Amino acid sequence: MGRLEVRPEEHAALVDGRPLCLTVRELQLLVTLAEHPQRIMTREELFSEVWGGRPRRDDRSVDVYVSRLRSKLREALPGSRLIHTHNGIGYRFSPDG
Amino acid sequence: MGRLEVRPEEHAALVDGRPLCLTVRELQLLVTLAEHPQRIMTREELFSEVWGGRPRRDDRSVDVYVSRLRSKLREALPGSRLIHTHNGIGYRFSPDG
DNA sequence: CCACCTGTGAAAATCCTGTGAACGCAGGCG
DNA sequence: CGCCTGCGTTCACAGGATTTTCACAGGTGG
Repeated sequence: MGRLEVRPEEHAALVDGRPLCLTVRELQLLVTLAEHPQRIMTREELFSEVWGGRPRRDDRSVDVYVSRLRSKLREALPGSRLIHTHNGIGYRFSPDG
Repeated sequence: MGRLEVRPEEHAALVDGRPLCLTVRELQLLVTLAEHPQRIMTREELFSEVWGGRPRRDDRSVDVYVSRLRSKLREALPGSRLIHTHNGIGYRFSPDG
């Protein structure tokens, strides 16, 4: 998948072979997104996969973690735009930046 | 449906497999139109499906969103004419441009 | 030509998202 | 235990995006 490799079984995400320093939640979120490339995933879906259960109203956990993930991906892959926002719906992972 | 694929359950409309960037309203309107191909739908019907309830007199929401939808479809599928105007009545979606 | 309708840009109102920060918790360690 | 560190959760708020509304040019049909 381009320069990014996600290996759930190894609890790792690699960029050009170098492991990213992601926390458990960040990795879970990345794995969940990357398992459904080009698919628009709602916050509810993402929350349910990563946190389990349903988010409470006004829960911003998904947003906050997307933000942190983007920040770390930006650092490792400057100029890439892997996670797209779909306003009012959720997020979409696009392997090609 | 030609090069356009509408997937309401996935909150997505694809052209040649690539997701269009539609807002929620735009997508709802496209879905509603595309669910009744070749059928002339009145503004009232469209409004009721997308916005719910009845439009107030002189409400132009449907027109405005048809315009935006056409614009985005034109950009993704130059030369296509998927949404036809029926004067004094409403709009009709025609899968073959 | 007239009355009415539609297309579209733009302003105003509303809603949503990105992000920094605060807080609590749990584990490691002296 | 007391302190420190890293992580997860929640909150606040500025800025961005969407929705609604309005205005007006241009089209349509009689």
